Amino acid sequence: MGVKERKAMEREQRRNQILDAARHLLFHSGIKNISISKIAGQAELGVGTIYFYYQNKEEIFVTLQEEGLSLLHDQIVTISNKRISQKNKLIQVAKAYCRFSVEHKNYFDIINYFLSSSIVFFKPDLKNRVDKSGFKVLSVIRKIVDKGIEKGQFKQTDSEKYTILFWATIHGVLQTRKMEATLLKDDGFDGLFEYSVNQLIHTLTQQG
Amino acid sequence: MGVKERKAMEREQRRNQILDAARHLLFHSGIKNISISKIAGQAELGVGTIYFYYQNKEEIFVTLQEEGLSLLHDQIVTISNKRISQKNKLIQVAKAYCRFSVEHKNYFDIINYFLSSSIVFFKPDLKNRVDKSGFKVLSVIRKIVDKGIEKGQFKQTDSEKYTILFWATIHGVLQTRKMEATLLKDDGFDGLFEYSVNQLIHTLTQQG
Amino acid sequence: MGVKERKAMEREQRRNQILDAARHLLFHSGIKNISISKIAGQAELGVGTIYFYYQNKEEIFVTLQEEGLSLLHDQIVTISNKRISQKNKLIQVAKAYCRFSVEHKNYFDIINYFLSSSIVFFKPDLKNRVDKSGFKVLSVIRKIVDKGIEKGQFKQTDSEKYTILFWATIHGVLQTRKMEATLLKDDGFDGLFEYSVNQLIHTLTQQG
Amino acid sequence: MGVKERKAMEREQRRNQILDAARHLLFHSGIKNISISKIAGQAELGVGTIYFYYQNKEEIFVTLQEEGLSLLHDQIVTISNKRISQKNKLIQVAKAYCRFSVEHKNYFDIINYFLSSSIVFFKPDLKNRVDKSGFKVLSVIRKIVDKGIEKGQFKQTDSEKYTILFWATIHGVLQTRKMEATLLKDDGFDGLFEYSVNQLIHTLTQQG
DNA sequence: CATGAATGAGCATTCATTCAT
DNA sequence: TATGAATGAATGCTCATTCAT
Repeated sequence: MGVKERKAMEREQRRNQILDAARHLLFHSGIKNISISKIAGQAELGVGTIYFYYQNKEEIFVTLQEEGLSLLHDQIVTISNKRISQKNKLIQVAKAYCRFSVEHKNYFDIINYFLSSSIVFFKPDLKNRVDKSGFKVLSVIRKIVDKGIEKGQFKQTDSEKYTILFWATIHGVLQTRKMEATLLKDDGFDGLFEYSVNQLIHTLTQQG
Repeated sequence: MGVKERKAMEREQRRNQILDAARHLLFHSGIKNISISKIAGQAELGVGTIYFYYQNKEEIFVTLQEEGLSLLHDQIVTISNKRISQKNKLIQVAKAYCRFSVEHKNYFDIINYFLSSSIVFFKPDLKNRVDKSGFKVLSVIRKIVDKGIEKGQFKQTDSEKYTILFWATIHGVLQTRKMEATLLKDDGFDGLFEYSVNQLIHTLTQQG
Repeated sequence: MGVKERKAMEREQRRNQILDAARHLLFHSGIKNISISKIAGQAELGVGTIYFYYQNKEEIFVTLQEEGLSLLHDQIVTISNKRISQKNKLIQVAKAYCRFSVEHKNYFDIINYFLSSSIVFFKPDLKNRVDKSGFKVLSVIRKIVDKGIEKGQFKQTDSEKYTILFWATIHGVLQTRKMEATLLKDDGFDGLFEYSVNQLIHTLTQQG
Repeated sequence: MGVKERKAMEREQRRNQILDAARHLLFHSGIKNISISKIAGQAELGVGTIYFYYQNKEEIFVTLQEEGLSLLHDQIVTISNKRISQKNKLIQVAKAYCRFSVEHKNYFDIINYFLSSSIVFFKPDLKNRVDKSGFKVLSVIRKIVDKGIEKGQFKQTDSEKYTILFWATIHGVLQTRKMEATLLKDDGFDGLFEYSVNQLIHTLTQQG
């Protein structure tokens, strides 16, 4: 291994070390309580060192978001590889994201953080990375949709648009969970979520 | 007019004056850049005076959110009073919210602010006010749905759930606008939005 | 009753109303959390009104302290009227103050507040009132001591000095309670307190 | 000297610089008038710098208190090393604390500050430091008592309890000084103090 | 490469007091 | 008498960022 490669590896290790610290803080104190100096403390590095490896706090957040989305991506890929109907895949994807929003609440928070921040807030390069990792997740879903259409399990539709709609709906519904007590009677949020997924699927399967 | 009434009016005026300042800042620098002392400066009042009229910063945000939702509520009420089919009403409601997210971007941001904040973030009384004004908006939509079902224009469905789904979908889709460049080809966000509304409506109108 | 008297009575009522509010706050939030405006809120009076009846916050504290010391005074008078030996009276007085520091912790805090504040902190008239009500308490104890000496139950000593010593010791010992965990082993604070009272009494009763 | 040592020294110097400022303020305006930004101003440092060296205001107070108690500790150690009777040592210790409360009034105030603050007021680590330095002082006194007992100069007693009683009494009596004018006639506070010390010593020396 | 000290503007919030009505 | 709106300095504390070493 050449010097270049070793340096690159070391660099990657340090970046990971920092990310570990940031993730730890994210999970233990929530997104509102992360500061560079806390990350530095947790990582047992100097504050300046953090800035050597990351341009600023946002970039760390972006990286964490990539991480979260990658985790989710893998789950969805696993689902998409199952030998079940495309319809069931979509249902499982929805459920997976729902579970993800609970079990990986902090990653969900960080996704929310980006989704609800102003578009002008981020530098183009960071925004690009966020978009890209989101795109990757959506691509997997889109392939499910496409295959479903191809196999005649779903009706013809613009799969790109459907995919985004699918995702945006699930995400939007998940955001309403915090108003559960006020908005929902009877069967609560779970009922709403099931209803929503049913409608989304029905949209794809009924004959118009 | 008695002294009491005059005092009450003056009080209301001051509250508005402060709200004007907060709104001004919200519109000119975004939600991330509002601080009490900036509001005080803008309103040409002492910092303490702000706290005399509002219990804390969150309450100002809540009031602004109520304001935004009230604005939206009125638009939707107007639509719901039109002599058009319930289906067309829903379409117009969706479009109204889309327009709202552009024309009143900052109110949309503040709705986002609440939707993406942690549930534990707000004191119960404030959370209640937010929920209540959100509920008011949803109620109008629900009435449209109910009437559509009643008149046989829509199929039978759980109107409460459908309403939330409707809203969550629209909101979720609007949140994706900032990724327009990356995610969407061809006809861009407008196409996506139209597609989404169509699907939402179709859900209500097709015969299962 | 003349106008003057009625006015005076009304005035006294108002002062009490304010004091009730201050006491309520003292007991419910502790001495650190009392502010004039909170008192005003609690008393359902205007802030300005408070200042009409009390020169400032300190005066309210002084009045509360008088109240606390008066309460204590009454307890001690009751003890001093009992038909028991003077020695037992002193023991009971000590125990009464110990109980007082627990059961009326907030009054004890306020006594502490004055005792540990700088001498220059208070205006002469307020300081005088504090001293006077402290003096009243001490006088009762002194009478017990005097009677004990007179009856030959106690040895000859400077009863004025002994009384202050007695009091200062009890108070000093009570202040150490918060270090119980660090300083005291075995039988803890209660043991220390009993030991201290014994020594104080022994001082008076043994033949030198 | 290596880089590490120099850094450590510089760090210590800065801490001292800040402490100097805090002490200056303590001595010139009293404990009620110390604020972090005043300390920063006095030390000609930024506010943030203060927090770099001390976790919060309390820690500065704790450090000052340690300083004061350490000063006192040294005086007492000196006394305890003298070739005089244990009884005379105790008398001199009492007098030393009395002098300390005058000559180092501000350190005495800060001891009072801790003694009259609520137990829940301080974080465990800070409380520990306070307790520890208080304990150190008491230990010296206790050794005097123990040696006195051992040598038969004092009667048998629980030296741990006696030591605390001794200290609490002296401290309590010193706190009454501010009421000198009201409470004490004739030979004033000095008479009271002498009387108190005599009684304390007598307690140890008389044969019960 | 890595450090970590230093900054100082910024934050939300509190409060005793005044004063015109 | 009684009010309560208005003040603005003050408080403890945080933080992203810089830069000399």
